[in-house]
Amino acid sequence: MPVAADKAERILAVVVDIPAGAVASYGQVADVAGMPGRARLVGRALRELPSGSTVPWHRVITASGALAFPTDSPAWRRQRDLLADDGVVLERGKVPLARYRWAPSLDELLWKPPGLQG
DNA sequence: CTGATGACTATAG
DNA sequence: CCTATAGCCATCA
Repeated sequence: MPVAADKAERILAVVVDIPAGAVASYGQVADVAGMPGRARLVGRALRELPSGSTVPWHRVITASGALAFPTDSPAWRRQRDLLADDGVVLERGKVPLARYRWAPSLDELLWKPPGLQG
């Protein structure tokens, strides 16, 4: 059984907002999606993405800046390549968060919830 | 209900 | 940098 549809929908909605050239941690995505503490749920939702998806899953990494896959594994290389396409380059195996960490604007944060009228 | 699992995270040594 | 520990919580057997 996959991640509940409504939760996956909110998680992916946040991931789609991450612009090229920026990265966000699983925990940060969970936070913005209104599910603090659900970092693992974010990983699960991304794992269930179909191969043809346009969701920029590669812009989501761990809090330390490392990719969530084993170093040099096929998945790890693919993510690194996709990041390179975005202009994000790894240094010593990790993404320099100081430079690429996503900083969503207040507007972006409020634009999300369709039901929660400020 | 109980126990295991995992694209996580924070803290300590 | 590394390992160990302890939280975390939806999902699954």
